[in-house]
Amino acid sequence: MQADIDASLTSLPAAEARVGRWILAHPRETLRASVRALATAAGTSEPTVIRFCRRLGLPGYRELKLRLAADLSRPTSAMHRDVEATDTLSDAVGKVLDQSIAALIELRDDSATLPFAAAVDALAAARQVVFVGEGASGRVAEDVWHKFFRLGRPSVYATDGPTIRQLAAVCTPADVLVAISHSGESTTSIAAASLGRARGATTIAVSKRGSPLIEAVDIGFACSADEDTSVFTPMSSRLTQLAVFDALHVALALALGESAETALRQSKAALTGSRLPSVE
Amino acid sequence: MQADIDASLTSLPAAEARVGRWILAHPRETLRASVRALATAAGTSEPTVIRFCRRLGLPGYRELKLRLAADLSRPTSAMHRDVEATDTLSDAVGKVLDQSIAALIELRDDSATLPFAAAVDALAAARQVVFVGEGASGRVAEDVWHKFFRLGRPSVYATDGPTIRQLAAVCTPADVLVAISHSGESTTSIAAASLGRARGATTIAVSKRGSPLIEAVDIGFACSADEDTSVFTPMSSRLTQLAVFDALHVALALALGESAETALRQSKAALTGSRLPSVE
DNA sequence: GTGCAACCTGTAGTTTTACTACGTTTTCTG
DNA sequence: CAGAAAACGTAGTAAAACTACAGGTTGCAC
Repeated sequence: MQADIDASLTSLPAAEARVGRWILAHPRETLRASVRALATAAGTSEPTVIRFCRRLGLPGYRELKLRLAADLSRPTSAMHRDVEATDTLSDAVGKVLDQSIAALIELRDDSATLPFAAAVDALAAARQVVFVGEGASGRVAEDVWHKFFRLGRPSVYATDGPTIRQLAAVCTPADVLVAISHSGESTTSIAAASLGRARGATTIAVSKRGSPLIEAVDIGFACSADEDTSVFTPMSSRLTQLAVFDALHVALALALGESAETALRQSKAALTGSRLPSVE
Repeated sequence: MQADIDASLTSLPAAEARVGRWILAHPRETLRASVRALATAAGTSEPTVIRFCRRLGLPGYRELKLRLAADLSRPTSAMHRDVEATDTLSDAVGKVLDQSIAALIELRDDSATLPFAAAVDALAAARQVVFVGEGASGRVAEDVWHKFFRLGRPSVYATDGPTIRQLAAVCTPADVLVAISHSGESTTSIAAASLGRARGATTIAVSKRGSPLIEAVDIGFACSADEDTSVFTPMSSRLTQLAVFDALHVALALALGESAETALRQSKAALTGSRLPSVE
């Protein structure tokens, strides 16, 4: 959370940036401060504080305080450590795993505010589900599709620009389009989302909090992504995306009830029929 | 905080004890609940909730929520409970995420005993790296390949039986074959590993502890996999596999040094050249 | 059993707080 | 230098937390 604020400071309007800086300078006071107190302390007005929260992808000031409280209780030393060139091998391995664990714990904390219920409703009623994503997110889309079609619901996926756009262009209001993007700034994904939405389909996105893609869809799963992707490809945030879909998959299976269960058992039986003893 | 509530339950009046028990049963919902919502959920009135907070020595309900938020963000000993058909949606989501977190923490604890150093040495010296996996593990193989080829080292992957066997059959002693399987009992993966090993290649596997595949390779990453895969496809163990490869990827990049870094930057530049602002 | 007292507990308010609607000012953009 | 878009604050609203108070219950002495 504090990392999210720090990262957004540069792209924030002046008054909102003052709010962010004051919070970072006085995180513990913020916990007990009212909107009014925070606004005057930061030399601005109450709506600006609320707007600041919204800009971070949060529903409001209450949520900001909860996130901050959670943030402050964690041992900060173990967090936010990026791998450096001087690290030993076991240091590097430990850091990578620590970051992934921290990202998943944060997701777990956020899970109550994520729109799982709305997404399950939409997916359960869908005529067809379309998963789209490019690059590394394309791998996620493929993986997720592999998971979802076993529920017995018609599903497709696409990982390249032209196919993604064409799939979005033939969506019907009964369809659900799921867009996956780490940055949430992939032009193809955003175009697909708005195209699908224009055609009446329900659009879902799993992406970065406050990103254009999240803004462009009906149901947005806003995950925090405060990892350094300047050198390496996203790791912890990709695990986060996969975990979101794992949870969504299970929740959807529960909602579908018996029909999903038989479909799952049948797809598993198809595997064992080829002498593979368990699901890969 | 939760321990405090639990300890005070016996010495509490009936109505207040109901409040405490409801909070312990639904800690995360409590964070977003108002006094009124909590009161009705616990079958009592608003002042009772406030009195409950005071009894714990807190100034009010706000403070209770802050303490609870801090409490919940600390790594708790997550229970390894499997999802059941009677679970509510948020229960199911929480359980799925808890299991993944627990699996990653276990991996982190085991990481010192895993053969990262040997694997990095082999991968750094390889003429070519071959990633193989079937089904859902095929998706992992593809994802991992997508990560590794960016380091500038020749890499291929295969996800279907015939191609896997053929790739293994043309291995040289300078090559590294990486087999991925959740169960470690996939006949194709085992065959590929022994074929590759027979041809002198270095074989690596990421699979279940004590499985045939682990036994069949030179360098085995034995991950624990105690999740129930009778209905759903492996989730937490797949995240574990991906995390292993994330760590391996970073460790290899460090070992390769400058050449890997320039390769990563070049592959990233190729993305930005197509107006994608960040790595997907 | 009766009367008294201490203590739960809910009803009905009050005050504080978060959030919204809207209009003004500033800052980009063509 | 228009016109549009974004930023920002004023004033208002709905809801939240919290309080005052009174009815009711329980326990205990006599």
